[in-house]
Amino acid sequence: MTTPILGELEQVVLLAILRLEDTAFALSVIREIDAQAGRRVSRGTLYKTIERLADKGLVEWTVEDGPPERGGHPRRRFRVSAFGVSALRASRDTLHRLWHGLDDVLGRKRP
Amino acid sequence: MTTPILGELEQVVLLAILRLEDTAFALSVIREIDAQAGRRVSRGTLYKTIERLADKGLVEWTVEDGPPERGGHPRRRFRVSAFGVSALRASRDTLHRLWHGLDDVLGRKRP
DNA sequence: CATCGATGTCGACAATGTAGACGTTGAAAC
DNA sequence: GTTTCAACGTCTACATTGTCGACATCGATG
Repeated sequence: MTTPILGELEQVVLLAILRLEDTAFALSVIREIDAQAGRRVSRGTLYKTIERLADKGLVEWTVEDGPPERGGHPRRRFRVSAFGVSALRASRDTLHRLWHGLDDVLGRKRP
Repeated sequence: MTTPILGELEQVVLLAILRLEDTAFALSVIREIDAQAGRRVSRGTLYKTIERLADKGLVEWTVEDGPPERGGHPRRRFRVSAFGVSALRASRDTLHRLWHGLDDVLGRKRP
């Protein structure tokens, strides 16, 4: 099966989860997106996006108890599936191909 | 005004137009997208996307006569506006920030 | 003249992006 | 001990993007 095309926010969310490794909880993802992309997304937006990513098999999650200082109430820990990683790779490769040769116009990013 | 977030196809279309420089006519753009991204978009899709990009001031076009062997009937030549270039840059910079440090997972692209 | 390829326009529908209201729970502040 | 607060999560509703495919034109070509 071919990897699906990632919507622009889908891609951002997947990357944020990946970056957080084992600390990818909802609010941390939101903060990571804000930190790295300067973009504020509401919880509703995040959960909807993750729900859709999960439907496509790109992310998975486990419910686990939170830290004791928070009464240990459960929360979801997200992770990107292997399929999700493939999709990210495909998306990145495509962009690299499209960007290639446009340094003069866009300005070189990694000199 | 801050640059708008580009939809994923919007970004691809802008990049394709940029790549074609002075030969960015509708069908060439479609072929360029197919060639670089392995993606087939219909004319309807392309025109709709370009229409939206134009509404946001990211692309512009001029109508000009086609080559004589085609009876010189007119067609549109597209180009990305300066604002469009800024938006592409912003989008690319954001992705670079998000990708940064994930080489182990995604696989290095430019060794 | 029947077809063909390059052009464009339109209408309709699917998928994605986006909030904000509602509801819970335990901890911290009075 | 009750108001307040931050960290969860769910749901509904709507805005924006993505995606055809049908319709229509105009020369060129068979």
